[in-house]
Amino acid sequence: MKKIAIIEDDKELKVLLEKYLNFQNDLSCETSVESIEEFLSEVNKQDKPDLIICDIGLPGVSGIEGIKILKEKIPGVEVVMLTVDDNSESIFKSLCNGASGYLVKNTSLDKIKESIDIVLNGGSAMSPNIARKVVEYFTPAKHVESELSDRENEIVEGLVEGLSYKLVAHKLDISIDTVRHHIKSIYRKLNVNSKAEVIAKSYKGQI
Amino acid sequence: MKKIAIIEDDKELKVLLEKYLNFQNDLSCETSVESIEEFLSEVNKQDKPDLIICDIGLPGVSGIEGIKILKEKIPGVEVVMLTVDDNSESIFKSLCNGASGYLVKNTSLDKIKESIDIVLNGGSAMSPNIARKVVEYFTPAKHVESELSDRENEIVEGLVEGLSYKLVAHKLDISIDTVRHHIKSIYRKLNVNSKAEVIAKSYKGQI
DNA sequence: TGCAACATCACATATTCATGTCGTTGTTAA
DNA sequence: TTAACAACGACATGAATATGTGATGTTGCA
Repeated sequence: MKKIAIIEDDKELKVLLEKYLNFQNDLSCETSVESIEEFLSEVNKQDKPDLIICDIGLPGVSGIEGIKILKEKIPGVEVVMLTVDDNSESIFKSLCNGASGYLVKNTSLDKIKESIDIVLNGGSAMSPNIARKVVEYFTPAKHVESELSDRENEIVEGLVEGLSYKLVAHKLDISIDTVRHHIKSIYRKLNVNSKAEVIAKSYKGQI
Repeated sequence: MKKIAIIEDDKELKVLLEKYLNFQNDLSCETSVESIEEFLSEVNKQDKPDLIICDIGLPGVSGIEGIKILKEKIPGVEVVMLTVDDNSESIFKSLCNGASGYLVKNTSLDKIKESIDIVLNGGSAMSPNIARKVVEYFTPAKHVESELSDRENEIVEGLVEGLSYKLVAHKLDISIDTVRHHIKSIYRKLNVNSKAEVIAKSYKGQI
Protein backbone atom coordinates (compact mmCIF):
# COMPACT_ATOMS: atom_id res chain seq x y z
CA MET A 1 0.00 0.00 0.00
CA LYS A 2 1.58 3.22 -1.17
CA LYS A 3 0.78 6.59 0.39
CA ILE A 4 -0.12 9.48 -1.88
CA ALA A 5 -0.41 13.15 -0.89
CA ILE A 6 -2.29 15.83 -2.82
CA ILE A 7 -1.46 19.52 -2.94
CA GLU A 8 -4.15 21.21 -4.99
CA ASP A 9 -6.02 24.43 -4.38
CA ASP A 10 -8.99 23.53 -6.57
CA LYS A 11 -11.13 22.06 -3.78
CA GLU A 12 -13.40 20.11 -6.08
CA LEU A 13 -10.56 18.39 -7.89
CA LYS A 14 -8.71 17.82 -4.64
CA VAL A 15 -11.67 16.00 -3.07
CA LEU A 16 -12.41 14.04 -6.24
CA LEU A 17 -8.83 12.86 -6.55
CA GLU A 18 -8.60 11.99 -2.88
CA LYS A 19 -11.73 9.86 -3.05
CA TYR A 20 -10.65 8.21 -6.27
CA LEU A 21 -7.21 7.32 -4.94
CA ASN A 22 -8.60 5.95 -1.67
CA PHE A 23 -10.91 3.81 -3.78
CA GLN A 24 -7.87 2.02 -5.25
CA ASN A 25 -6.84 -1.00 -3.26
CA ASP A 26 -3.11 -0.42 -3.53
CA LEU A 27 -3.09 3.28 -2.72
CA SER A 28 -4.11 5.45 0.20
CA CYS A 29 -4.39 9.19 0.44
CA GLU A 30 -4.44 10.68 3.91
CA THR A 31 -2.81 13.99 3.18
CA SER A 32 -4.74 16.36 0.98
CA VAL A 33 -3.99 20.06 1.33
CA GLU A 34 -4.26 23.32 -0.60
CA SER A 35 -0.75 24.76 -0.42
CA ILE A 36 2.90 23.92 0.11
CA GLU A 37 2.82 25.76 3.42
CA GLU A 38 -0.14 23.75 4.66
CA PHE A 39 1.54 20.55 3.59
CA LEU A 40 4.68 21.40 5.55
CA SER A 41 2.72 22.03 8.72
CA GLU A 42 0.79 18.77 8.29
CA VAL A 43 3.55 16.49 7.18
CA ASN A 44 5.05 15.76 10.58
CA LYS A 45 1.74 14.65 12.03
CA GLN A 46 1.50 11.56 9.87
CA ASP A 47 3.42 9.10 7.75
CA LYS A 48 5.54 10.48 4.95
CA PRO A 49 3.94 9.95 1.57
CA ASP A 50 5.67 7.95 -1.19
CA LEU A 51 4.40 10.24 -3.90
CA ILE A 52 3.01 13.75 -4.01
CA ILE A 53 0.65 15.04 -6.65
CA CYS A 54 1.19 18.76 -6.83
CA ASP A 55 -0.41 21.65 -8.68
CA ILE A 56 1.72 24.53 -9.98
CA GLY A 57 -0.57 27.51 -9.59
CA LEU A 58 -0.79 27.44 -5.81
CA PRO A 59 -1.38 30.33 -3.41
CA GLY A 60 1.88 31.32 -1.70
CA VAL A 61 4.84 29.15 -2.66
CA SER A 62 4.36 27.90 -6.21
CA GLY A 63 4.39 24.24 -7.04
CA ILE A 64 7.61 24.64 -8.99
CA GLU A 65 9.45 26.08 -6.01
CA GLY A 66 7.65 23.57 -3.84
CA ILE A 67 9.25 20.55 -5.51
CA LYS A 68 12.66 21.39 -4.11
CA ILE A 69 11.23 21.97 -0.64
CA LEU A 70 9.21 18.77 -0.69
CA LYS A 71 12.10 16.61 -1.83
CA GLU A 72 14.37 18.15 0.75
CA LYS A 73 11.84 17.53 3.51
CA ILE A 74 11.07 13.98 2.35
CA PRO A 75 14.12 12.50 0.65
CA GLY A 76 13.21 10.01 -2.01
CA VAL A 77 9.64 11.15 -2.43
CA GLU A 78 8.36 11.22 -6.00
CA VAL A 79 6.61 14.36 -7.20
CA VAL A 80 4.15 14.43 -10.07
CA MET A 81 2.83 17.76 -11.32
CA LEU A 82 -0.84 18.01 -12.19
CA THR A 83 -1.57 21.37 -13.71
CA VAL A 84 -3.24 23.36 -16.47
CA ASP A 85 0.06 25.13 -17.04
CA ASP A 86 1.69 23.64 -20.14
CA ASN A 87 4.18 26.33 -21.04
CA SER A 88 7.72 25.17 -21.65
CA GLU A 89 9.27 27.20 -18.88
CA SER A 90 7.08 25.62 -16.23
CA ILE A 91 7.73 22.16 -17.61
CA PHE A 92 11.49 22.49 -17.67
CA LYS A 93 11.74 24.23 -14.34
CA SER A 94 9.66 21.47 -12.79
CA LEU A 95 11.84 18.77 -14.26
CA CYS A 96 14.99 20.61 -13.24
CA ASN A 97 13.67 20.83 -9.71
CA GLY A 98 13.11 17.10 -9.65
CA ALA A 99 9.57 16.28 -10.74
CA SER A 100 9.17 12.70 -11.97
CA GLY A 101 5.97 13.28 -13.86
CA TYR A 102 4.02 16.10 -15.48
CA LEU A 103 0.35 15.73 -16.27
CA VAL A 104 -2.13 18.23 -17.63
CA LYS A 105 -5.39 18.60 -15.77
CA ASN A 106 -7.63 17.10 -18.41
CA THR A 107 -5.95 13.75 -17.81
CA SER A 108 -8.48 11.04 -17.01
CA LEU A 109 -8.52 9.55 -13.53
CA ASP A 110 -7.36 6.16 -14.71
CA LYS A 111 -4.51 7.72 -16.67
CA ILE A 112 -3.53 9.50 -13.48
CA LYS A 113 -3.62 6.18 -11.66
CA GLU A 114 -1.54 4.60 -14.44
CA SER A 115 0.99 7.44 -14.17
CA ILE A 116 1.24 7.02 -10.42
CA ASP A 117 1.95 3.31 -10.86
CA ILE A 118 4.58 4.07 -13.46
CA VAL A 119 6.36 6.58 -11.25
CA LEU A 120 6.17 4.34 -8.17
CA ASN A 121 7.84 1.67 -10.28
CA GLY A 122 10.76 3.89 -11.15
CA GLY A 123 9.48 5.27 -14.44
CA SER A 124 8.34 8.70 -15.52
CA ALA A 125 5.02 9.77 -16.94
CA MET A 126 4.10 12.79 -19.00
CA SER A 127 1.01 13.80 -20.91
CA PRO A 128 1.59 13.39 -24.65
CA ASN A 129 1.83 17.10 -25.45
CA ILE A 130 4.19 17.63 -22.52
CA ALA A 131 6.36 14.75 -23.73
CA ARG A 132 6.43 16.41 -27.13
CA LYS A 133 7.80 19.61 -25.70
CA VAL A 134 10.39 17.71 -23.74
CA VAL A 135 11.41 15.72 -26.80
CA GLU A 136 11.60 18.87 -28.87
CA TYR A 137 13.93 20.33 -26.30
CA PHE A 138 16.53 18.03 -27.80
CA THR A 139 15.99 19.25 -31.36
CA PRO A 140 15.74 23.03 -31.20
CA ALA A 141 18.41 23.52 -33.83
CA LYS A 142 16.14 22.26 -36.58
CA HIS A 143 14.00 25.36 -36.23
CA VAL A 144 16.70 27.77 -37.27
CA GLU A 145 18.24 25.25 -39.69
CA SER A 146 21.85 25.95 -38.99
CA GLU A 147 22.88 28.48 -41.57
CA LEU A 148 26.47 27.42 -41.11
CA SER A 149 28.25 25.35 -43.73
CA ASP A 150 29.46 21.83 -42.95
CA ARG A 151 32.99 23.03 -42.52
CA GLU A 152 31.91 25.85 -40.25
CA ASN A 153 30.01 23.39 -38.12
CA GLU A 154 33.12 21.26 -37.78
CA ILE A 155 34.97 24.32 -36.58
CA VAL A 156 32.26 25.05 -34.06
CA GLU A 157 32.49 21.48 -32.81
CA GLY A 158 36.14 22.01 -32.15
CA LEU A 159 35.56 25.25 -30.28
CA VAL A 160 32.87 23.61 -28.18
CA GLU A 161 35.33 20.91 -27.19
CA GLY A 162 37.45 23.71 -25.82
CA LEU A 163 40.15 23.46 -28.48
CA SER A 164 42.39 26.35 -29.48
CA TYR A 165 42.59 27.53 -33.08
CA LYS A 166 45.83 25.64 -33.42
CA LEU A 167 44.31 22.37 -32.26
CA VAL A 168 41.24 22.84 -34.43
CA ALA A 169 43.54 23.40 -37.38
CA HIS A 170 45.46 20.24 -36.56
CA LYS A 171 42.28 18.23 -36.04
CA LEU A 172 40.84 19.25 -39.40
CA ASP A 173 44.24 19.23 -41.05
CA ILE A 174 44.04 22.81 -42.33
CA SER A 175 46.08 25.90 -41.56
CA ILE A 176 45.39 28.08 -38.58
CA ASP A 177 44.68 30.96 -40.91
CA THR A 178 41.90 29.00 -42.51
CA VAL A 179 40.47 28.33 -39.09
CA ARG A 180 40.60 32.06 -38.45
CA HIS A 181 38.83 32.69 -41.72
CA HIS A 182 35.99 30.29 -40.91
CA ILE A 183 35.63 31.70 -37.45
CA LYS A 184 35.20 35.17 -38.87
CA SER A 185 32.34 33.88 -41.03
CA ILE A 186 30.85 32.01 -38.10
CA TYR A 187 30.93 35.09 -35.88
CA ARG A 188 29.28 37.15 -38.59
CA LYS A 189 26.56 34.58 -39.21
CA LEU A 190 25.86 33.99 -35.54
CA ASN A 191 26.22 37.64 -34.72
CA VAL A 192 28.70 37.08 -31.93
CA ASN A 193 32.31 38.03 -31.34
CA SER A 194 33.97 35.56 -29.06
CA LYS A 195 34.54 31.86 -28.66
CA ALA A 196 32.64 32.02 -25.40
CA GLU A 197 29.45 33.13 -27.11
CA VAL A 198 29.72 30.44 -29.77
CA ILE A 199 30.10 27.76 -27.12
CA ALA A 200 27.19 29.16 -25.14
CA LYS A 201 24.96 29.26 -28.19
CA SER A 202 25.94 25.76 -29.11
CA TYR A 203 25.14 24.37 -25.70
CA LYS A 204 21.85 26.20 -25.70
CA GLY A 205 21.01 24.48 -28.96
CA GLN A 206 21.01 27.73 -30.89
CA ILE A 207 23.37 26.49 -33.55
CA MET B 1 -6.41 6.29 -42.62
CA LYS B 2 -2.79 6.88 -41.70
CA LYS B 3 0.10 5.04 -43.34
CA ILE B 4 2.71 3.40 -41.15
CA ALA B 5 6.05 1.97 -42.27
CA ILE B 6 8.14 -0.55 -40.35
CA ILE B 7 11.92 -0.87 -40.43
CA GLU B 8 12.83 -3.88 -38.32
CA ASP B 9 15.30 -6.66 -38.95
CA ASP B 10 13.67 -9.13 -36.57
CA LYS B 11 11.46 -10.81 -39.17
CA GLU B 12 9.07 -12.30 -36.67
CA LEU B 13 8.38 -9.00 -34.95
CA LYS B 14 8.21 -7.20 -38.29
CA VAL B 15 5.49 -9.51 -39.59
CA LEU B 16 3.58 -9.51 -36.32
CA LEU B 17 3.57 -5.73 -36.17
CA GLU B 18 2.60 -5.39 -39.79
CA LYS B 19 -0.36 -7.72 -39.35
CA TYR B 20 -1.43 -6.05 -36.14
CA LEU B 21 -1.31 -2.57 -37.65
CA ASN B 22 -3.22 -3.63 -40.75
CA PHE B 23 -5.81 -5.08 -38.44
CA GLN B 24 -6.51 -1.59 -37.07
CA ASN B 25 -9.22 0.22 -38.97
CA ASP B 26 -7.53 3.62 -38.92
CA LEU B 27 -4.05 2.46 -39.89
CA SER B 28 -2.44 0.74 -42.84
CA CYS B 29 1.02 -0.68 -43.23
CA GLU B 30 2.22 -1.34 -46.74
CA THR B 31 5.92 -0.73 -46.22
CA SER B 32 7.71 -3.20 -44.03
CA VAL B 33 11.43 -3.63 -44.58
CA GLU B 34 14.55 -4.78 -42.78
CA SER B 35 16.98 -1.90 -43.22
CA ILE B 36 17.24 1.81 -43.88
CA GLU B 37 18.80 1.05 -47.27
CA GLU B 38 15.92 -1.20 -48.26
CA PHE B 39 13.44 1.42 -47.15
CA LEU B 40 15.08 4.07 -49.30
CA SER B 41 14.91 1.90 -52.39
CA GLU B 42 11.26 1.04 -51.72
CA VAL B 43 9.98 4.44 -50.66
CA ASN B 44 9.55 5.95 -54.09
CA LYS B 45 7.40 3.08 -55.31
CA GLN B 46 4.51 3.85 -53.04
CA ASP B 47 2.87 6.52 -50.92
CA LYS B 48 4.99 8.23 -48.33
CA PRO B 49 4.18 7.01 -44.82
CA ASP B 50 2.95 9.35 -42.09
CA LEU B 51 4.91 7.54 -39.41
CA ILE B 52 7.83 5.16 -39.37
CA ILE B 53 8.49 2.62 -36.66
CA CYS B 54 12.21 2.02 -36.65
CA ASP B 55 14.58 -0.30 -34.83
CA ILE B 56 18.03 0.91 -33.78
CA GLY B 57 20.16 -2.20 -34.17
CA LEU B 58 19.80 -2.55 -37.92
CA PRO B 59 22.24 -4.06 -40.40
CA GLY B 60 24.06 -1.33 -42.34
CA VAL B 61 22.96 2.19 -41.46
CA SER B 62 21.84 2.26 -37.83
CA GLY B 63 18.39 3.43 -36.84
CA ILE B 64 19.86 6.45 -35.09
CA GLU B 65 21.62 7.66 -38.23
CA GLY B 66 18.56 6.61 -40.18
CA ILE B 67 16.26 9.11 -38.48
CA LYS B 68 18.02 12.05 -40.11
CA ILE B 69 17.94 10.39 -43.51
CA LEU B 70 14.28 9.43 -43.22
CA LYS B 71 13.16 12.87 -42.14
CA GLU B 72 15.17 14.46 -44.89
CA LYS B 73 13.67 12.13 -47.48
CA ILE B 74 10.13 12.53 -46.15
CA PRO B 75 9.73 15.95 -44.57
CA GLY B 76 7.22 15.93 -41.77
CA VAL B 77 7.26 12.22 -41.20
CA GLU B 78 7.15 11.10 -37.58
CA VAL B 79 9.67 8.54 -36.41
CA VAL B 80 9.15 6.29 -33.40
CA MET B 81 11.99 4.10 -32.21
CA LEU B 82 11.17 0.54 -31.16
CA THR B 83 14.24 -1.12 -29.74
CA VAL B 84 15.79 -3.19 -27.00
CA ASP B 85 18.48 -0.58 -26.66
CA ASP B 86 17.74 1.55 -23.60
CA ASN B 87 21.10 3.15 -22.95
CA SER B 88 21.09 6.89 -22.48
CA GLU B 89 23.32 7.66 -25.41
CA SER B 90 21.02 5.93 -27.88
CA ILE B 91 18.00 7.67 -26.39
CA PHE B 92 19.44 11.15 -26.54
CA LYS B 93 20.99 10.72 -29.95
CA SER B 94 17.66 9.51 -31.27
CA LEU B 95 15.81 12.46 -29.81
CA CYS B 96 18.46 14.86 -31.08
CA ASN B 97 18.08 13.40 -34.54
CA GLY B 98 14.35 13.99 -34.42
CA ALA B 99 12.59 10.90 -33.09
CA SER B 100 9.12 11.65 -31.71
CA GLY B 101 8.82 8.52 -29.65
CA TYR B 102 10.99 5.87 -28.06
CA LEU B 103 9.57 2.51 -27.06
CA VAL B 104 11.30 -0.53 -25.69
CA LYS B 105 10.57 -3.84 -27.37
CA ASN B 106 8.63 -5.42 -24.57
CA THR B 107 5.89 -2.81 -25.10
CA SER B 108 2.51 -4.43 -25.67
CA LEU B 109 0.88 -4.16 -29.07
CA ASP B 110 -1.93 -1.99 -27.80
CA LYS B 111 0.53 0.32 -26.07
CA ILE B 112 2.35 0.60 -29.38
CA LYS B 113 -0.95 1.44 -31.05
CA GLU B 114 -1.67 4.00 -28.35
CA SER B 115 1.77 5.56 -28.86
CA ILE B 116 1.23 5.76 -32.60
CA ASP B 117 -2.05 7.57 -32.05
CA ILE B 118 -0.40 9.96 -29.63
CA VAL B 119 2.40 10.81 -32.03
CA LEU B 120 0.06 11.18 -35.01
CA ASN B 121 -1.87 13.66 -32.89
CA GLY B 122 1.15 15.80 -32.26
CA GLY B 123 2.26 14.30 -28.98
CA SER B 124 5.24 12.21 -27.98
CA ALA B 125 5.34 8.79 -26.40
CA MET B 126 8.05 7.09 -24.42
CA SER B 127 8.20 3.91 -22.40
CA PRO B 128 8.19 4.74 -18.68
CA ASN B 129 11.83 3.88 -18.04
CA ILE B 130 12.89 5.84 -21.11
CA ALA B 131 10.88 8.82 -19.91
CA ARG B 132 12.66 8.52 -16.60
CA LYS B 133 16.05 8.82 -18.22
CA VAL B 134 14.89 11.78 -20.23
CA VAL B 135 13.48 13.47 -17.16
CA GLU B 136 16.65 12.78 -15.22
CA TYR B 137 18.57 14.51 -17.96
CA PHE B 138 17.23 17.72 -16.49
CA THR B 139 18.38 16.95 -12.97
CA PRO B 140 22.05 16.15 -13.26
CA ALA B 141 23.28 14.66 -9.99
CA LYS B 142 23.72 17.50 -7.57
CA HIS B 143 27.12 18.94 -8.38
CA VAL B 144 29.23 17.40 -5.70
CA GLU B 145 29.65 20.42 -3.49
CA SER B 146 31.21 22.73 -6.00
CA GLU B 147 34.73 23.05 -4.74
CA LEU B 148 34.77 26.62 -5.98
CA SER B 149 34.30 29.47 -3.56
CA ASP B 150 31.29 31.78 -3.87
CA ARG B 151 33.38 34.45 -5.47
CA GLU B 152 34.88 32.02 -7.92
CA ASN B 153 31.43 30.86 -8.90
CA GLU B 154 30.43 34.45 -9.59
CA ILE B 155 33.43 34.76 -11.87
CA VAL B 156 32.45 31.57 -13.67
CA GLU B 157 28.95 32.95 -14.15
CA GLY B 158 30.43 35.98 -15.84
CA LEU B 159 32.59 33.87 -18.14
CA VAL B 160 29.62 31.71 -19.07
CA GLU B 161 27.69 34.84 -19.98
CA GLY B 162 30.47 35.49 -22.46
CA LEU B 163 31.95 38.46 -20.64
CA SER B 164 35.58 39.49 -20.96
CA TYR B 165 37.77 39.81 -17.88
CA LYS B 166 37.24 43.55 -18.06
CA LEU B 167 33.47 43.24 -18.03
CA VAL B 168 33.50 40.66 -15.27
CA ALA B 169 35.63 43.04 -13.24
CA HIS B 170 33.20 45.85 -13.88
CA LYS B 171 30.20 43.68 -13.06
CA LEU B 172 31.64 42.53 -9.74
CA ASP B 173 33.22 45.90 -9.10
CA ILE B 174 36.73 44.55 -8.61
CA SER B 175 39.93 45.07 -10.55
CA ILE B 176 40.76 43.11 -13.64
CA ASP B 177 43.83 41.78 -11.90
CA THR B 178 41.69 40.29 -9.20
CA VAL B 179 39.56 38.63 -11.85
CA ARG B 180 42.76 37.20 -13.26
CA HIS B 181 43.72 35.99 -9.83
CA HIS B 182 40.44 34.18 -9.29
CA ILE B 183 40.54 32.67 -12.74
CA LYS B 184 43.95 31.22 -12.01
CA SER B 185 42.49 29.47 -8.96
CA ILE B 186 39.47 28.32 -10.93
CA TYR B 187 41.61 26.81 -13.67
CA ARG B 188 43.71 25.00 -11.12
CA LYS B 189 40.68 23.63 -9.26
CA LEU B 190 38.86 22.57 -12.40
CA ASN B 191 42.02 21.31 -14.03
CA VAL B 192 41.51 23.29 -17.22
CA ASN B 193 43.37 26.11 -18.91
CA SER B 194 41.02 28.17 -20.99
CA LYS B 195 37.75 30.06 -20.77
CA ALA B 196 36.31 27.76 -23.36
CA GLU B 197 36.77 24.70 -21.18
CA VAL B 198 35.24 26.39 -18.16
CA ILE B 199 32.19 27.37 -20.17
CA ALA B 200 31.88 23.88 -21.62
CA LYS B 201 32.13 22.30 -18.18
CA SER B 202 29.57 24.69 -16.84
CA TYR B 203 27.09 23.88 -19.56
CA LYS B 204 27.67 20.19 -19.03
CA GLY B 205 26.73 20.67 -15.40
CA GLN B 206 30.21 19.74 -14.24
CA ILE B 207 30.64 22.83 -12.11
C1' DT C 1 29.15 30.13 -68.75
C1' DG C 2 29.51 32.82 -65.15
C1' DC C 3 28.27 34.17 -60.52
C1' DA C 4 27.68 32.91 -55.64
C1' DA C 5 29.10 30.35 -51.96
C1' DC C 6 32.48 27.70 -50.07
C1' DA C 7 37.15 26.38 -48.68
C1' DT C 8 41.83 27.28 -48.59
C1' DC C 9 46.03 30.22 -47.19
C1' DA C 10 48.76 34.61 -46.00
C1' DC C 11 50.06 38.91 -43.49
C1' DA C 12 49.12 42.45 -40.11
C1' DT C 13 47.60 44.61 -35.73
C1' DA C 14 45.29 45.41 -31.47
C1' DT C 15 43.09 43.25 -27.77
C1' DT C 16 42.38 39.65 -24.64
C1' DC C 17 43.89 35.71 -22.23
C1' DA C 18 46.96 32.51 -19.51
C1' DT C 19 50.35 32.40 -16.23
C1' DG C 20 53.99 33.68 -13.07
C1' DT C 21 55.66 36.12 -8.93
C1' DC C 22 54.89 39.28 -5.28
C1' DG C 23 52.22 41.62 -1.89
C1' DT C 24 47.94 43.20 1.85
C1' DT C 25 43.97 42.18 4.42
C1' DG C 26 40.52 39.51 7.06
C1' DT C 27 38.45 35.14 8.68
C1' DT C 28 38.60 30.47 10.37
C1' DA C 29 40.19 26.23 12.38
C1' DA C 30 43.76 23.60 14.68
C1' DT D 1 48.63 32.13 18.01
C1' DT D 2 50.08 30.26 14.10
C1' DA D 3 48.55 28.23 9.76
C1' DA D 4 45.43 27.99 6.09
C1' DC D 5 42.57 30.08 3.01
C1' DA D 6 39.63 33.51 0.93
C1' DA D 7 39.49 37.90 -1.43
C1' DC D 8 41.84 41.74 -3.10
C1' DG D 9 45.49 43.97 -5.94
C1' DA D 10 49.95 45.07 -9.00
C1' DC D 11 53.36 44.10 -12.67
C1' DA D 12 55.08 41.47 -16.42
C1' DT D 13 55.42 38.35 -20.53
C1' DG D 14 54.26 35.27 -24.13
C1' DA D 15 50.38 33.00 -26.31
C1' DA D 16 45.83 33.10 -28.22
C1' DT D 17 42.09 35.57 -30.08
C1' DA D 18 39.46 39.04 -32.93
C1' DT D 19 39.37 41.48 -37.06
C1' DG D 20 40.85 43.42 -41.47
C1' DT D 21 42.58 43.06 -46.31
C1' DG D 22 43.62 40.26 -50.09
C1' DA D 23 44.32 36.07 -53.13
C1' DT D 24 43.46 31.27 -55.37
C1' DG D 25 40.77 27.22 -56.47
C1' DT D 26 36.43 24.38 -56.35
C1' DT D 27 31.53 23.50 -56.85
C1' DG D 28 26.61 24.04 -57.77
C1' DC D 29 23.22 26.24 -60.01
C1' DA D 30 20.73 29.47 -63.01
